[in-house]
Amino acid sequence: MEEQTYIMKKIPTFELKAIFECGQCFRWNEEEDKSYTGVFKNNVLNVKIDGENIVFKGICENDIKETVNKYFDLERDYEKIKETLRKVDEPLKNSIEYGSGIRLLNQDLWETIISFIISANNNIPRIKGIIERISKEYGTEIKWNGKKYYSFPTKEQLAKAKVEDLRRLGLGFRDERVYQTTKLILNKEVDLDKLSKEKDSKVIKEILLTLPGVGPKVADCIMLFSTLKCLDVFPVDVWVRRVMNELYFNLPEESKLKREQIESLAKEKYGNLAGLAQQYLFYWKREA
DNA sequence: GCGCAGGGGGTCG
DNA sequence: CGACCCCCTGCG
Repeated sequence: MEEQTYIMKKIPTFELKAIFECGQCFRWNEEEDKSYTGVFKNNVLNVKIDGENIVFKGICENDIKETVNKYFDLERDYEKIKETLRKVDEPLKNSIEYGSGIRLLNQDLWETIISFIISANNNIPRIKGIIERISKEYGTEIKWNGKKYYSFPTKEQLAKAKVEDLRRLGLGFRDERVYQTTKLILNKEVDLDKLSKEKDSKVIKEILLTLPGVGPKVADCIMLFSTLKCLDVFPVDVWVRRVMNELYFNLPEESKLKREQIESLAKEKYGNLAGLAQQYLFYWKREA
């Protein structure tokens, strides 16, 4: 396929590090020139800040401008969202200042489900390694710039993997979970097309929770980071628990508030933008 | 340098 | 509430 390029003017709500290292994605890597290269669906893209421009370049199966607009959530008004959230309170305002270039990606639902099942009780370098190995083994090769990249396997492709194959690729105890979830989705016992049309995030979450390896935290991540884009969920992990306890209760590292309590506090404070608030807080706590 | 504990974006039984 | 796989990190 031919290489395509798309150039747009720089905007304050688009910052490479903030987007790719706020914890929503695992397949974007920094290059020596500070640009990032990543694979999503059957696309390989490099994104570079060049003076006053943002330059997208790479292999795209469809029109690159449309692809970029959708994937980088460019139709959503992040300035407006930040304006609303800044008014909530001072701590959140500060974290927004820090992560003002964050955007939430519209990632493929299937890929996001499997990726976040793999993320459970795991660390980021290892998660990335596992996903790369799965893609190389079962995905489709894409060549660009003399390099080989691999798309994340489709459900049909990944269904070829046996439990022991997954174990060999380093998934550990998550092998069985990925295997079973793949089968359920392939048989349409959980129909992702139907799920994508569902509006009520409570219903969506209930359905996601029926998948092996998907608990409350993973479900929230899937809903927030995929094309489902439920901005009202509030994934609570160790970092978010820490930051919430510190900010609002001034409690020591060891969290006193339970997951459910934090979740309801967040929804009370941040309302239907809780998911964005989570990202600003998470990124601030981890990076600062 | 190498070897060894400690812990990690939770989920499940 | 404890176990779970395995790699990465940090310390001795």
